[in-house]
Amino acid sequence: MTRKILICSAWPYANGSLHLGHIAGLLPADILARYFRLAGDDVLFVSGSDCHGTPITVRASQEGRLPGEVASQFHQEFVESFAGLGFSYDRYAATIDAPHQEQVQEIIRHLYDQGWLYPQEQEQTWCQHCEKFLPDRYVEGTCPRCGAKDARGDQCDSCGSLLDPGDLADKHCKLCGHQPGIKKTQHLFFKLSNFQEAIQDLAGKKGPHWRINAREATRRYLREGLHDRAISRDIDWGIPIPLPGYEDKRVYVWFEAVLGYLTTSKRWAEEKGDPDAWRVFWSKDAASYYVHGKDNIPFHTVILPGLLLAIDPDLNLPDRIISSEFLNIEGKKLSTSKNWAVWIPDFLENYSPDSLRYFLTVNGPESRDADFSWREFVERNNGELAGAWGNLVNRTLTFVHKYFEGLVPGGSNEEGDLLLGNIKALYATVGSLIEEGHLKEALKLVFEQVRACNKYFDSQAPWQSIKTDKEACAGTIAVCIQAIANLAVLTAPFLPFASEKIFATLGLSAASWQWQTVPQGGQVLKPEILFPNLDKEVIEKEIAKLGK
RNA sequence: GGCGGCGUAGCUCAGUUGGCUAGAGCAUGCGGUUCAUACCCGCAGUGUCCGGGGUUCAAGUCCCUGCGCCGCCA
Repeated sequence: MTRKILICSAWPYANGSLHLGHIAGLLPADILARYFRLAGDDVLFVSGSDCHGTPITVRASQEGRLPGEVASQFHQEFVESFAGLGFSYDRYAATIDAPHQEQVQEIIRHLYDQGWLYPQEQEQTWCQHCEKFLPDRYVEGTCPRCGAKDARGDQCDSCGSLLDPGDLADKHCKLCGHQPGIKKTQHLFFKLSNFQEAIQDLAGKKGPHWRINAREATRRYLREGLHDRAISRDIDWGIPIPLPGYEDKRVYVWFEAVLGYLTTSKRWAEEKGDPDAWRVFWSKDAASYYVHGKDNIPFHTVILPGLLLAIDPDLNLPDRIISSEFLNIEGKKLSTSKNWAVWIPDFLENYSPDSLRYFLTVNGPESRDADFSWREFVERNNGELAGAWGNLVNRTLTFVHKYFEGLVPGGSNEEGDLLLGNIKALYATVGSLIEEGHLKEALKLVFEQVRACNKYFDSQAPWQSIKTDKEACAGTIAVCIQAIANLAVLTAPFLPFASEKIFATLGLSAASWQWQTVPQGGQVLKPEILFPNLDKEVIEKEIAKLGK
């Protein structure tokens, strides 16, 4: 039976380039998508760029540009970065796209008509001089805790206290310097509290299939009780609220960004000329995966389910939550403002995407914070990718060309059958590990067999048997070729570029997640280097770039 | 201040529901091999599983506590 798999990965915020931390949290989505497609299932894999909100307007005003220019620029860059990394989205959209905006407005009207949205008055900081409401971070003043003069309305950078704009003494507007006042404003609230029980039910039923951090965090939010949340903001960069009286307000990003999964699924369906095609992926017969970092957990386990329940109770709620921990760089917390980060456009100029995908899987923040160090990266690339896997392919295929005229020999032997049997068994075990989100263990099991195959090659010593017993030698090499073909399938979700090259070299056309046989007598191409060794110099060079 | 997480070999990390002499990769040492990107293979280790107390026939695994990191919330 063909399963319907919906894969939703978090929408990166378009106010700066992608870095390793983003990818560590998003990569599992692409591995899942590629795996399910190989397994023959129907996959819909969607994501996009989150383009609205205050941080983008801040950056835009600093650079003297329009928010839309900043967002579009980074969106374009994201598209290129993801392509470079081999992400196989079925549709990658942006929240500034008209179809998304229109659908969000439609949803707001629908929720309003259903009574899930209601107006409520609030007091908010207002700058008379600029004639606008000020976002928390646009209010500056003296910190009540430590006395620092340049504390922001959301947080004091000197002492780290989280603040409310009302806490600050000597308040002034960040834009014009004048003292702001208070003004009443009306906002639209979503009745999230109404879904407390339904979400508890969800957490009880599906929670066991969520990663532990998502399970625990959700339990905590539920225990504290769900509160209604404002969906509108007094800013001018965002989706207009399509209701009278809210002309100056925009949709709060938390609301519209998570709805992007739904809007983009519908848009994907329309674009392929089958407007209802999205429905099977959102039905309760489908399986859904939500992939993101731990900072995004409540949006996916509480808020999104609440919205979906309000929009249409027939929509499927998150089955699997693949929420990563954080990635540190050289042992220190990632910081974009201090430039303590490895940026994807830079990375892709110098290194291969498979190397990164390998590292971020095998040493990724799957169950706890993990560390990226250049030394570790270079050593794993050289030792495990180039040394073990790349070299296995290279030594085998070179051998075929040297002694068998590039034609796949036949035969086998007892040890060889044992090895191939072990690899064959991986399709089931690795497959279910991937489906459960245990990507690290899945890839490690495959690499165990890569090592086993190298060991087999050594113990059989075909370079000797070629002189003494050509038939035995043929059997050894035949086994290695079959092993390589299947290891290439098993690593394909993780290392798509390398696997693609191997398939081409072996003349395999459409590989799938099942035992592959390379026909005896078939012509194989000369191997090319799959994973170049990295010079140790890059360690020092790259570390020197950090924090500058 | 409230809540939660983490602390396992030199390094990076695994250790499901407590159960055989605590594991992997890398790095280190010794040995082998030469088909291969000086690559691969074998052998050898090493650990007060953060400290202390407790529950148990049995604890890295559960409970309490101290220390050290780190998040979330106020």
